[in-house]
Amino acid sequence: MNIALRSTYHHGNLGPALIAAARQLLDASGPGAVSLREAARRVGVSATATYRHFNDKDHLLAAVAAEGYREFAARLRAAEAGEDGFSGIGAAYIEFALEHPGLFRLMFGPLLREREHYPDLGAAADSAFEALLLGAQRFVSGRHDDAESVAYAAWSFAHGLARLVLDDVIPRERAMKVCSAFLFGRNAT
Amino acid sequence: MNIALRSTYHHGNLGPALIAAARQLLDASGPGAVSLREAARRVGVSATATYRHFNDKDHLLAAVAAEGYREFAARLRAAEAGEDGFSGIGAAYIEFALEHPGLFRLMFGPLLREREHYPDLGAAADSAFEALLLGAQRFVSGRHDDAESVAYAAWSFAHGLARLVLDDVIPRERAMKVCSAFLFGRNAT
DNA sequence: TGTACATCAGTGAACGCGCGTTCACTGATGTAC
DNA sequence: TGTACATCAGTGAACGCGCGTTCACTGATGTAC
Repeated sequence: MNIALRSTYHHGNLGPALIAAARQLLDASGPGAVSLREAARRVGVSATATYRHFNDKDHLLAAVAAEGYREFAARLRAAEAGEDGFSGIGAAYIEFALEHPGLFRLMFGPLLREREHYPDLGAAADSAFEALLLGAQRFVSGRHDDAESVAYAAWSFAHGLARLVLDDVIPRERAMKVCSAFLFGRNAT
Repeated sequence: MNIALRSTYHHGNLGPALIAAARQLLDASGPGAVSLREAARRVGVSATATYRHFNDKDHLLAAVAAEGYREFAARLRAAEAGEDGFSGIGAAYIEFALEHPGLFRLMFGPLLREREHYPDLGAAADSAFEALLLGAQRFVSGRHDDAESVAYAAWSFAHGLARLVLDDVIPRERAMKVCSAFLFGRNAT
């Protein structure tokens, strides 16, 4: 949509619209495919309009990643509150990754590693990790000396399985079987 | 080194030299930082000379990744042959990833996903995965109905832990503790 | 209620950049006689 | 052993591309009086 197709000269909601466009790009083609110009194009706005809302490209990406972490944290917390407890967290972790492959890659990838430049992102990420560790601690409590190690091990398992599927190394169905067997102790049929 | 610094006009070993240069770039700055031009520059050769040895950039990357998988497979097989057996494989897996972060990312990352275009790469990758699965099957034999699921779960654990360290989510020392505890049943001090 | 004006949120042209790749070429090598 | 010549492995100039970002700008909005 260009200005002729837009009702007003002012977009009214450009910041969030750019974030949404970037997320589309991300999940369609991965972090490498996200560009300011393409995001602006999708929203129907000139590339330079983006600078009214984000200092530069990295700040847009950071906003996207922060939004991702907020949703991620909410999913993990909701899952732990459900009937499956810590196993639910594991399942939710993997589900989120498979639903949002590009976003997940951005969140955990090599971009935006200098978290001190993006306090909002740092806080959102911390909140998600906290949910995870808290869940693990509750799960583990009283059963093992090194609760934190158990937490990290479970995290590693979920993270690795998610990535191996995302990266087309393990087929999705196979991963689901592994997930059921190890998270919920169910034998595959 | 430019032609004045090279002893011969013909490099003599340009293919492997380009692969080595690409690996340097890879582990210094990640897959996104690898370019034909920069690799050629490092070797001291014009950018276009690369086309004598590789069809295009992707074929260079594929050659790098294939070399990586061959080394990876050898490491895994050697580790399993050692005294730690399957646990040794896990440790070797993680060690390899931490020693070659960029290479590991390339091997498992979203580039070069169309393996049918790079048969050499496909074969090397298959060989590595085979070593892993074989090791897991031997480890598991007679102890569990679904050996393959156990194999994938262990793989996921090692892969996830490696990536979380690579991506600066978990500190390296913390990961080593988790690794010891879960791979070798040692309690941390 | 109307108007002047500051501020806000866009515009399009232009910049420099590094990239992958093509092209026509040339210097070096090795082989046939 | 020497020479003609095909082939091989380089060269540098040039292309088009999309990118992030800057600049001076203009249209829309909202507020003070």
